Amino acid sequence: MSQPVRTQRGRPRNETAHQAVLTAAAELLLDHGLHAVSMDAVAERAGVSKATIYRWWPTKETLALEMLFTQWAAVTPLRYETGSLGGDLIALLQAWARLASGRPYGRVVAALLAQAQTNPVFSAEYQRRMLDPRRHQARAILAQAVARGEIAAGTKIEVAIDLLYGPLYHRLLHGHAPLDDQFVDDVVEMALRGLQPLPSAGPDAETQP
Amino acid sequence: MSQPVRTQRGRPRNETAHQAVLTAAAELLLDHGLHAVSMDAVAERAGVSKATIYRWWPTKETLALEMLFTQWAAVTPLRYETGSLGGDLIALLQAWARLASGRPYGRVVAALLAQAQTNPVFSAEYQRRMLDPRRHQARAILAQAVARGEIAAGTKIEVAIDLLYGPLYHRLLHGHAPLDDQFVDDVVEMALRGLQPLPSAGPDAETQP
Amino acid sequence: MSQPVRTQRGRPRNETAHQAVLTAAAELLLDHGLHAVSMDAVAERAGVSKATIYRWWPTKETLALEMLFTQWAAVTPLRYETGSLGGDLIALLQAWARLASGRPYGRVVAALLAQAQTNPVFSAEYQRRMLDPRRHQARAILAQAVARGEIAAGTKIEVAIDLLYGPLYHRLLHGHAPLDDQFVDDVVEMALRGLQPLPSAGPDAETQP
Amino acid sequence: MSQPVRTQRGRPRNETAHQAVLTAAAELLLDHGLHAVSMDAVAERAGVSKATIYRWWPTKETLALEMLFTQWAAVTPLRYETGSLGGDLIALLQAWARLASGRPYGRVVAALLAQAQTNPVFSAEYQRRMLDPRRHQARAILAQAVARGEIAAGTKIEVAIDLLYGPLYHRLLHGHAPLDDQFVDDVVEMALRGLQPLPSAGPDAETQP
DNA sequence: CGGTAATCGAGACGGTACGTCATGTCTTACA
DNA sequence: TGTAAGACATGACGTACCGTCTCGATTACCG
Repeated sequence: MSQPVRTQRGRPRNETAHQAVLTAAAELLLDHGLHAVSMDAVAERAGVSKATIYRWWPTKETLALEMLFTQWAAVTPLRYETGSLGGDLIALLQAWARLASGRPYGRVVAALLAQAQTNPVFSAEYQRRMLDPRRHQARAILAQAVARGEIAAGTKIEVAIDLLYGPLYHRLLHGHAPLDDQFVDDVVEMALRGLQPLPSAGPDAETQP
Repeated sequence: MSQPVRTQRGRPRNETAHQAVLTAAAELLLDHGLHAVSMDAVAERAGVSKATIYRWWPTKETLALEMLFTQWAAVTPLRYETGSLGGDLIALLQAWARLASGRPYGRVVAALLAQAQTNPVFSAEYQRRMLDPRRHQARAILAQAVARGEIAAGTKIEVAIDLLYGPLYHRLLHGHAPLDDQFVDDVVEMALRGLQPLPSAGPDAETQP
Repeated sequence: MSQPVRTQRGRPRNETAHQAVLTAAAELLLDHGLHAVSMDAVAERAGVSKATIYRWWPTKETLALEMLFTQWAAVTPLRYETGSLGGDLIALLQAWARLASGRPYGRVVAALLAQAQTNPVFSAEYQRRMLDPRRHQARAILAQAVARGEIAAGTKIEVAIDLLYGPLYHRLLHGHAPLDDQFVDDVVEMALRGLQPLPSAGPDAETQP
Repeated sequence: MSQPVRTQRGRPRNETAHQAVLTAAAELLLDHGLHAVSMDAVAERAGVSKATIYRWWPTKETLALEMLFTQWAAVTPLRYETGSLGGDLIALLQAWARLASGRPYGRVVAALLAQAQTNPVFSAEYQRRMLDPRRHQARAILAQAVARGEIAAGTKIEVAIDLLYGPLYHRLLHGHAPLDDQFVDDVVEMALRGLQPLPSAGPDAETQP
C-alpha cells in the first residue's frame, strides 16, 4: 500500500502513526462497518492528521483492505499436509472459517466487495491479496489429491474451489446460519461424497423387492 | 414497501411517480453502483421530489432492495418438476444465474449485503425478500428427491442449499470467473456426485464388465 | 381578511375552525415567535386542514396580523377626554403600553414589521389596521389641544405623534428598559415640557446682565 | 465574530473569502431582505462554500448583524462638540439618520429585531454592537449639557435618549414619513422645547421686546 | 327532494432551503 | 521530506416548510 518510494531523503516515515491508523481503522470498521468510518474519525482516533492518512492510503477502502490483510495474514502460514484430501481441506477451510467468524469481519468483507464491484483497480488488488493466496493453496491440495488418485484427473479444479469456498462466504455474508467447525466438516464431506447415495449399495437397494 | 394503509382519505398516491423512482434507481444503480447514486440524482432523473422518495423509502438501500426484488420477481417462479433432482436443481439455479448475470446486479447485491451487515432490520427484510423464497424452493426440490429416494433421508438440507447457492453467489460477487450455464451444470453435477470416485468399486469399476 | 364573497350558496364557513386557527396562531406566535410558526403546526394545533387556512389567509403574516388586530382591538374603545392634553395623551398611550407589554407582542410586531419592509401590499394593510387608527386618535387629541390653546397652532402634528409613539415602540422592540406606566408618564411629560429648563427663570437668567 | 483563536497552526483564514461573504450578504440583504436571502445564495454569490460561511457565522442573522455593523461603523464616530446641546444632538442624530436612510437598512434592522425577540443571546449581541455605542455617545452629550446648565440635573437621561432615538427608529421601521434632516431638526427642537408653550410668559413672550 | 356549490379533513406532491457531515485538497508552521 | 493543525470547495445527506393538488365527505342553497 505504501506507494511513495522511500528515497532516503527527508524525515523518515513515522511507523507509530502508521500502526495507530491501522488500529483505529480496525476498531471503527469492526465495530460499526465501513460506512460509519470517516477519514476524520480515523485521524482523530489515531491521533494523526488527515494528510498523513491520505499520504499512505488513497481511499478508506484501501485502508480497510490493508487492515484486513494484516489481521488475516498474521495467522495463516499453516502447512496442510494431513495425508488425505478431506483432512487437508478441513485444515484449510477451518482456519479460514475460524478467522472470518472470530470477529465481525463480514462487515469488512462485504464493504470491500461492494467497492470492488465498481472499481476494477481495487478489485484486482483485493483478489491479489485476499483471494489468490487462498485459491493457490486449494489448488495445491487438490493437485496432490489428483496425484494420489483420490480424485479424477479431469476434475474441474476451479469449480471445486468455488464449491468449497462459496458456501463459507455465503454464510459469512448472509448470516442465515453459523459459520462454525461443524459446517466446514459438513461442506467438505458433502463436496467429497456428493448428495446422491452410492449407486452400488445405496438406497436404490431397497427399491429391489 | 408501500406500508401506509390507504384510508381512502386524502390525495391518492401517484403510482406513476412510484414507478419512475424505481426505474431511475435501477438505471443509476446498475450503471454506477449504490455508492455513486445520490437521492438527489434519483429524484431529478425520476422527475420527483426528494421528499416523495423519503416518504416511501427511508434509505436508498431500501429503495435498491425494492428495485432488485421487483426486477427479479418479474421472472415468474417456474415449477421445477423435471422428474430428477439434477434436472430440478439445474432449472432452479440456471434461472437465478441467468437473472443475476444478465445485468451488473453484483453491484446491487454487494451493496445490500454491506448494508445488511450493520443493520439487523434491513438484514431481516433482505432475507425475507431475496433469500427465503429461493431457499424455500430449494427445500421443496430436495424434499421431493428424498421422497423419491434419490438422496438419503438424513441429508443436511440447509448445508446442501448453501453448497448449491454459495458457489453462485461467490462468482457473482467476486467475479473471478463467469457465472454461466456451464458453471451451474458443473456445480450441480459436482454437488450430486462429489469429488471423490465411488469408494466401493472405484470410479472406473462400472466400466469394467 | 375573509376575502371570499359570501354568495349564500354552498356550505357556510365554519366559524369554529376560524377561531381555532386564530387561537392556535396566537399561542404559537406569542410563545415562540413567527419563525417558529408553520402552517402545518397551526393546522395541527387548531385541528384544521392546511387547505382551510390557505382558504382564508394567504400567508402566515396575514394570519398574524389578523390575530394581533383582533386581540388589540378588543380593548381600545376608550374615550380620551380628560380635559387636558397631558391627561389625554397619558390615557391614550398607557392603554397601548399596557396592551403591548402585557404579553410578548414584541415578537409579533417585529415579525410584521420585517415582513412590511419588503412587501408593500402587506405594509399598507399593516398601517391601515395597526397604525392609522392610533395616529388618528392622537391627531384628534392634539387638535383639541390646539383649539384649547394648550399648544401652538403651528405645531407639527405628525412629528409630535412620532415623538410620542416612537419611544414606546423603541422600548417594545429593543427591550433595553421596561415599557411601563412610569415610562409613559415620563415620555408625555418630557414631550410636553421639553428637556430645556424654562427660559424665564432658568439658567438663562444668569446670562441676563 | 471571528472568535477562533489563531494559534498560528493550520491553514490561515482566507480573508478574501470573509470579505466576499460580507459583501454578498450586504447586496442580497439590502436588495431583498433577510427572509429572501438563503445561505446557498450568499455562498454562490460570494464564490464560497456554505461550510465556510457556517464556520464563521452560525446563523444568517449573525451574518446580517456583522454586515450592518461593518457598514455603519465605517462612518467614523465624529466628535460632537458644537458647544450647544441642540447642535450636538443634531450632529449625532443626523449622522445616524443619513446612514440609516441612505440604503434600505430598515429591512435589515427589522429582521435583526425580529430575531432578537426570541433569541436572548442574539439580542445581547445586537445591543452590544448596534445600540450601546450610540446610547453611550448620547449620554455623554446630555451629561455635558447638564454640566453646562443647559438642562436640569434631575433629567431622566435614559428616557431622554429614547425620546430622541425612538422617533427615528419609528420612521425607519414604519416608513410612514421620511427620515430626513428636517425630521431630525424637528425632533430635536421639539424634544428640547416641548410641545407646550412656555407657561410663565406664554409662547410668544420672548418675541415681545 | 335532488342537484349544485362551497367548504372541510386528510394527505400526497414538487420544490426550496435548511444545517450537518464527509471527502479530498491545500496552506501554514514545526520537526 | 513528513507531520499536525485546520481552512477550504464540493456535494450529498435527511428534515422541514411552503403552497398546490386531489380525493371523499359534509352542509347548505335553490330549483
